[in-house]
Amino acid sequence: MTDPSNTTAPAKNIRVRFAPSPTGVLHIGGIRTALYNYLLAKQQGGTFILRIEDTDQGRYVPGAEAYIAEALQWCGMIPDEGPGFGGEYGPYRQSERKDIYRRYALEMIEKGVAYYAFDTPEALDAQRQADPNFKYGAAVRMSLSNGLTLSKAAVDEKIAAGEPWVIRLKVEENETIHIQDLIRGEVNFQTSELDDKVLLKSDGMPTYHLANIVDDHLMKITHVIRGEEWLPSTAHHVLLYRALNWEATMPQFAHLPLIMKPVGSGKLSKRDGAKLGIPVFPLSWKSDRPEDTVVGFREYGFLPDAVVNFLALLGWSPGTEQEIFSMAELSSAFSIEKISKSGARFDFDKAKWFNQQYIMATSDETLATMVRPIVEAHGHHPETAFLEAFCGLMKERVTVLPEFWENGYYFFEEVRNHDLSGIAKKWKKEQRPVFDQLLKVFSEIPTFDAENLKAATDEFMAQNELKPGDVLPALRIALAGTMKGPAVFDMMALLGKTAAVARLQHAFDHFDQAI
RNA sequence: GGCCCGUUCGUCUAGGGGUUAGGACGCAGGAUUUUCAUUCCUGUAACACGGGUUCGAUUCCCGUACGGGCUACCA
Repeated sequence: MTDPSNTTAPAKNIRVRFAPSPTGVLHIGGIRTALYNYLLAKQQGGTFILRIEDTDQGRYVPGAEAYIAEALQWCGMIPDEGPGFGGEYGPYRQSERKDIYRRYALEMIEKGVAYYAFDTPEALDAQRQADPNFKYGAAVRMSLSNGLTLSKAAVDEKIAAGEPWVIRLKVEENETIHIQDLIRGEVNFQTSELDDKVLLKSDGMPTYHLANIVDDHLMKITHVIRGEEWLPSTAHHVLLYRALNWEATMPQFAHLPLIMKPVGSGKLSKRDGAKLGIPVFPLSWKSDRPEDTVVGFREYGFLPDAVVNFLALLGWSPGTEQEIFSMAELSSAFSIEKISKSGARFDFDKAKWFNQQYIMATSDETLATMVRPIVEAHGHHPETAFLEAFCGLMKERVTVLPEFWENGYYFFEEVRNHDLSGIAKKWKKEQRPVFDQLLKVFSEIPTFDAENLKAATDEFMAQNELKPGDVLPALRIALAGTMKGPAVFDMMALLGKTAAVARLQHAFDHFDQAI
């Protein structure tokens, strides 16, 4: 299972990175990308690195980086290196590495594989307006304002005068770039189709393309596992490795299929969660702007292991029929080759099924610690033993954590309203004395547990020629208000003699009135 | 528009030149259960289309269609 030849680069120490941009909340697709990186690293005894790609100061969102770190930790993916996680290859925030990128950009100018360009964004926009197919490349660069058309002296003069400039990659014509993608096989691009990408922006920050290549090289990244949206720019990245003479140690690429919207077409986006009332983010995020406020899987009541399990199988399959995997099992079964090529639609029903499976498999003790905050939020402070027993009775009947309360609140407070439809036909005034007798039987039971309760009730029913259907539904509605729920005698035992008998009595009075 | 990627049940997927095309979710029915849920059983439903290659193609190749991504001084 852990055969390294499985996933290439056998002898090397695997180093992978998850490199999100702190522009806001990170949705579940990002978490899956992180997961696949993490699984490969753990399987191979490698290193999982978190790198923050904050080179766009305009889109920086305070708190986003903390969100990312918290989300990874919640999912059980602790970076081995990263901002706040230590490591020998820092800093791990690109905004703190500006000088490094500038150095390499300048080096490329020296080598003649990159050049200064002075065209303003406005001028370029105008070009695109005029020609939607405009591309800053070999065909037009000799007619624009840049280091290729200006003399060295003119370039120096403009720079000295404080005129804004960028550095662009000089893409040669008529070459074919071959990429060996671990998931897709060989993918080819013609350089004639490629534009002269900006490497260093006029604000001194690198673009993604430059920063990503420089950092991956310096951080000794062996595998780049990222979303398919990066596939088209990979040709530029290969060119950059070449331009810097790093091609020999270039990482291997694996471009992941995208996660698609639950309904409609296109890739999953931020807005899809709010639109359908389902979480598509790991954690909740509060923003001043309501449209940026989102609910997370955690707050919706999912267990992290269930989310991880669900995500792992959304685009990857072990090739066996196993569905439930712990993180350790995932990392031993994982292989890049088994990642599928096509996009996977986000299926919330499946996510809920996984969560239900995980809740049922979790011990009552653990469940109690997770359910306690929910119950306390409603003003109740049950004893641990009670809460654990409650979780035991309810865990096969919930799919997300808040349902423990929603479906079982009546264990903590009085029934809010009784669903009389189930017993309306059965409840007859003349039967009331019979139920009062049963109540008396209950209150005389020495050990008020489910077993004794059942035995006593069976005996009572036999003596009075009653069938379970004559008695149990009324008890159930009286105790819980609903026909749904745990076994009647389990409910009574958990409630305890005093509470159970009192509740039955009051409910019977209510039945007499209401029916 | 151009470039790139993809296409097996409604969804997630296994498989792979000769299979009754397997599993899971969902849905439907049944068994168990005083109820609900769980559990178990059964059913439902798929190889996008057209050409090749081949004795044989869902599987390989080429087209077409459809879907997706990219096409910024965003990542």
